[in-house]
Amino acid sequence: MDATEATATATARTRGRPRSEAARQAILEATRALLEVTTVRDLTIETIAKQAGVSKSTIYRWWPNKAAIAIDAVEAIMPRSRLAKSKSVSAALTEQLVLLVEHYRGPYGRIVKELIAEGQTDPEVLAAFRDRFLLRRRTVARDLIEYGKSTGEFDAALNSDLACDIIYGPVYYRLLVAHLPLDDEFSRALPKQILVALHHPGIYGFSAHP
Amino acid sequence: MDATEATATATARTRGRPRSEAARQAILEATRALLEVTTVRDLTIETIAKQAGVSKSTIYRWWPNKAAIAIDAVEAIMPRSRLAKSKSVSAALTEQLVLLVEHYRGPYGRIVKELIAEGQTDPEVLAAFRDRFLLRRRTVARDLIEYGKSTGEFDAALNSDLACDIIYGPVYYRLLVAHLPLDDEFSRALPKQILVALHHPGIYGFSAHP
Amino acid sequence: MDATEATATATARTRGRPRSEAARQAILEATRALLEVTTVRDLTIETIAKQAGVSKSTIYRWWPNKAAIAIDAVEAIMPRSRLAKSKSVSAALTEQLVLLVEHYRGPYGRIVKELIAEGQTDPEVLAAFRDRFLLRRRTVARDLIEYGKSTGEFDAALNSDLACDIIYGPVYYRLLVAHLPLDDEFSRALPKQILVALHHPGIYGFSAHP
Amino acid sequence: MDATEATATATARTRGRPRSEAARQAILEATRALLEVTTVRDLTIETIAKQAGVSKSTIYRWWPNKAAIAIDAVEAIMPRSRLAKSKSVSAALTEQLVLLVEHYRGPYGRIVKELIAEGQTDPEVLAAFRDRFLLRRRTVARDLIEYGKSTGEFDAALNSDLACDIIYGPVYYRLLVAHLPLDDEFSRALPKQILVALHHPGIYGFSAHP
DNA sequence: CACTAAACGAGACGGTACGTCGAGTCTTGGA
DNA sequence: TCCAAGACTCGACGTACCGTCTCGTTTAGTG
Repeated sequence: MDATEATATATARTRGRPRSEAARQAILEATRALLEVTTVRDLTIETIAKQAGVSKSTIYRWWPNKAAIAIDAVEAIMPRSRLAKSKSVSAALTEQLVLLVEHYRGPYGRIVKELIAEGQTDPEVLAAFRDRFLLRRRTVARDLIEYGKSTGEFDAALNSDLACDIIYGPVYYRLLVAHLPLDDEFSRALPKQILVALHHPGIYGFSAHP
Repeated sequence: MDATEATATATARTRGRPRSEAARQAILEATRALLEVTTVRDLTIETIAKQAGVSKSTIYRWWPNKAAIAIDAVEAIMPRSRLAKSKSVSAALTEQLVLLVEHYRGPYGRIVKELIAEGQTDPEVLAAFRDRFLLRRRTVARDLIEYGKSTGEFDAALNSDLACDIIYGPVYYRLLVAHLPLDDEFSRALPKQILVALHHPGIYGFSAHP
Repeated sequence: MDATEATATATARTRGRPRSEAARQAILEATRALLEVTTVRDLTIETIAKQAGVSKSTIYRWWPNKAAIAIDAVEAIMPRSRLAKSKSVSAALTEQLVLLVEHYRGPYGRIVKELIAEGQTDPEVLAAFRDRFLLRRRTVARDLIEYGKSTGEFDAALNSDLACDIIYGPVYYRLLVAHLPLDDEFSRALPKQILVALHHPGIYGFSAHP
Repeated sequence: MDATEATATATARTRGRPRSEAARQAILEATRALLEVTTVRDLTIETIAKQAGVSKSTIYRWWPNKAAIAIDAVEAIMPRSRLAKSKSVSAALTEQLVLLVEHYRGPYGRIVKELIAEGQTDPEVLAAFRDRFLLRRRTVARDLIEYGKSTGEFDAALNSDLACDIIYGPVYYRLLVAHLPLDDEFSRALPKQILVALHHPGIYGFSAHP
């Protein structure tokens, strides 16, 4: 949990030499630059240190691993999902999905999937990335869905967590498995098909174990 | 492409000492054993060689990287998805989904996600894993859906690729992001909610760029 | 020269906070304690600071290196050679030699040889150690020899520096090279054999280059 | 014991790739070159590797520490003490002593004392250095002394180990403590004074504890 | 009593080398 | 031709101290 928050913790540390903000920035900047030409996997603490003109120990003092640095580095520049001001919740979700796919098609998508990959080895990394990236956007969607339920646009019994999985799942599935492209056709067809499910209660209950 | 097929290619090699089947089996067996106690990431060619009583060069002669070995090793023991004999396509899909989730909850799930993670770095690994694991099951589902379309159970205009993404996407999403568990509640609620979408045409078209 | 004397210089510093005697003692005490369980080589400024509850900079303010601290720390507890009150100079020297060997057999011997070793790298360390430890004892011996020359016990032409080397040399040789132990047999046989040489003039002059 | 002999052990190793003699020579050569400009203490495995164009692991595979490399490196080029063909044993010893002092005045002396210093920390290093350098020369002297005893030139009851310590001790004492120089005056006066002691039995027995 | 100046603790900083590990390659001898 | 054994280069790992630095906090004597 504190893995990558050390940075954020504005521990009113009054004793000792204060942390060098310049070094911190240099590290994040170097990491950003390196991530444009390498994968998170090939990223190296040694290289970051060299590129940032910083000693390795300074890096190790503040970050537990390279993924944590990458998360911090990328966070600032990651485009946030804004709450869409659309006529309906359905329209807002659609809009968001289109933007997300567009976004993931590019370099951010590469980093996102590399960080998820990195997280498969280290639960803390996955948790940090999830909480600081994925859940932010997901919360926006959840709130939208809850609102939709309250206005009657969606079925009142809808499980909004499940709904989020149905909305985002296919996107991450394609992002990570890459069996098919994250193209415009996908981002347009997907919400159309999905939203049907959100409007109706889940009636087709064919239990596997009847 | 040739990443993991070297093994399979029964190139009618006639000259020289024939490949040692014993060595091949020992390598796969050792890998299987090691995968029970380590992640794919922490798996090491050196360790496999030692455990299998085989030289490193023998491994490098036949496999391009550890993921390829892991895929070969795991393939044999991965439970195959059988075509469910249910009354309806919906029921069959539901049954499959329940089994998949159950399956991914255990040790296989761990290996699957680790291999997908490994694939983010190496496209060949991802392709090999996808083609030899994921697509097999997906093809079963696609065929089911196509059959459902022909019988009128599903909308005839349904894009079956998209349908597969909607079915499997949420599962892999939870598997990899781990924001919520792959529990029974999920595996039961998911198909109920999703199947609605597959029965109807994607009517709710709120284009983001009208 | 000033290497380890900074401590002593009671520079009539009048302004500012006076040097903390408590810190100084704590450092020396910690060093003494650490030297019982580690070698001078493995001694660390960082460890001393921690053990003494003192900041590194306080140490660096007053000592140039760890050997200097070790010298200061050990000086107080090193047994001094007392001028023996024997019937003859020969007996006095013998007595001194026996005590020295006895002394060097124990933990002090270890520290002495480690400090000499440390001095091979840093001339200032060697000089400081030599002047504050070795030369003290040597001076006692030299004075004895000079006295012996004046009473006729030793040959008047004897070079007393050379004589000291002949007396002490074998002891340090065994201490440092450790080819043979510093045992009682040695400390008893050595003066017997050596004193012969000091009584006679160096007559056997077989020049290597005649 | 095997610390530095790994090199020598012509283990009739028949399996696997044979050790690279080229690498071995490059390492020793690089070490020799570096020792001309740095101390043994400042010598670095990393630097040796770089200079020799060899990987660190190759060095670590064959030597346990830098002192062991230095010993191997220096051994070949260290001038051996030849058995002097003089009229008498006394003359031969004198000649040897003069040469030794001359020898230790230069760069070899520096390395010798640095290796002895290094040995104070690591008993294996000291043992290796002692056995392969110091004892060789000492053995020559011991044999000479024994011969002198047999011809009646020296006292028959003379302990030749003790005699060696008396001969060499003062030299190493000056070498290591550096209170006085290893000059010609020293090397000429020393044997003259010492040989007196070797001709007579150790008669002046002033026991410290009568 | 306030002022000043040095010493103090804490601890961050850029460095350097450590010894280890694994990757992937190469070189033998034997099957 | 394959295989085992194992030596090779390469490069990054994470750690440990180095000696320096920048703080905020004592702790005297001086004005």
